[in-house]
Amino acid sequence: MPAPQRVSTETLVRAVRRIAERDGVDAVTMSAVAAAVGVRPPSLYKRAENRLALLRLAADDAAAELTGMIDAVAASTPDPRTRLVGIAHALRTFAARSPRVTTLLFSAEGTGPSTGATAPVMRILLETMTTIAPDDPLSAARTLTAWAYGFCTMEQSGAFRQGGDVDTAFAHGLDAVLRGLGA
Amino acid sequence: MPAPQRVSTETLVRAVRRIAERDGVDAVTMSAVAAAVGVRPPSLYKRAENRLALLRLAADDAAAELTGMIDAVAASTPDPRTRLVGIAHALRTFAARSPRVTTLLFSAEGTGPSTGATAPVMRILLETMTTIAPDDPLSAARTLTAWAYGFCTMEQSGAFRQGGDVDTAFAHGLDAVLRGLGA
DNA sequence: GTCTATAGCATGATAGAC
DNA sequence: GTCTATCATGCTATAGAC
Repeated sequence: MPAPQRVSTETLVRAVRRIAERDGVDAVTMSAVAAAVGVRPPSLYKRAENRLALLRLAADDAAAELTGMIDAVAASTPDPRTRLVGIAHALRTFAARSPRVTTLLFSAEGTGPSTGATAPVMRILLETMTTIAPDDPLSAARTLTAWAYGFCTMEQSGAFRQGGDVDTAFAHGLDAVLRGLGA
Repeated sequence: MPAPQRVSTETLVRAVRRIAERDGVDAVTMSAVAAAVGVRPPSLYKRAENRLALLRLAADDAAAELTGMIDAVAASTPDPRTRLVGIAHALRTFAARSPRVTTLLFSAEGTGPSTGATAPVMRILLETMTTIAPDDPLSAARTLTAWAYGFCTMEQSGAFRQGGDVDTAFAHGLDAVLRGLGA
């Protein structure tokens, strides 16, 4: 690396994610990001090809973070059911911390993570599912993922407006899904 | 109504929804909508207070459409399990036809449907759930909704990239969730 | 790599005539 | 209700000096 950077990639990514969470993904403009890291907008084009590339950096960073959380869960226990519970809780924790980037993580319209960034997570999930639903682990993985993603997204966007305890709904839901899958 | 409208509300709403589906929600601008219905942008402000109000019209229209579909399902059978299967399929059909408006339907950030627009659907769902999960029908309803919404959203955004048959995954998932809920 | 300067464009929204 | 005209603002992106 011959030319030193005034702004580290880590600083840049953190700024993008902070703006996205605070003001929404649409608020991630070149000016806003530049101001946040203390440079002028044109300088950003030396780091990312355009605005979408900036968002992709954030999505990849988020994917890596979530992968780390799920790796830790998988490493902590060999029991499939305990693992799946842990994975679901990890996603919920992540979604609570980074609700807007979470939607980015599961969207594939240009702003999503690079191909392969989410692969490790799917691998662990499939591996674990194989032990409890050997006939169709892919469908089983999709069932759990869809439920967890849907729940967290709805929770974070305020879609649960009928009262009731959301933690209870999460616990009951997770229990029901796992029971249905045979865990 | 003393002053006749050149553009009916139905025409207006259809235009908004068509643009949203074709080019994305962000593409629903005053100019785009105006051009689509054959007027100039300023005229739209006589019909909706601003752009968000325009999107809310679309969300309410979509909520009404989905309500109609689910009402029809509920009217067609008294069996709880058959009803829930029908409701899930109705949502998937709707999401396939109107993927982008579907995300609007479940988001509550200003562009979501008016309070009460989704109430009828929740009422039917809760009513049906009470017969199969009397202890906690609200959590049960949220479990099914979260799974169905998550699945449809992921399907439409292209999040299922591991191959496999998506129809099969939907059928297996629905079966697992309902089994887990006790249906 | 960063800067100033700017092009080029789209946007939401309003004023006031008809 | 619709129009023309326009404002003020914001945006992405580029050129070229340092």
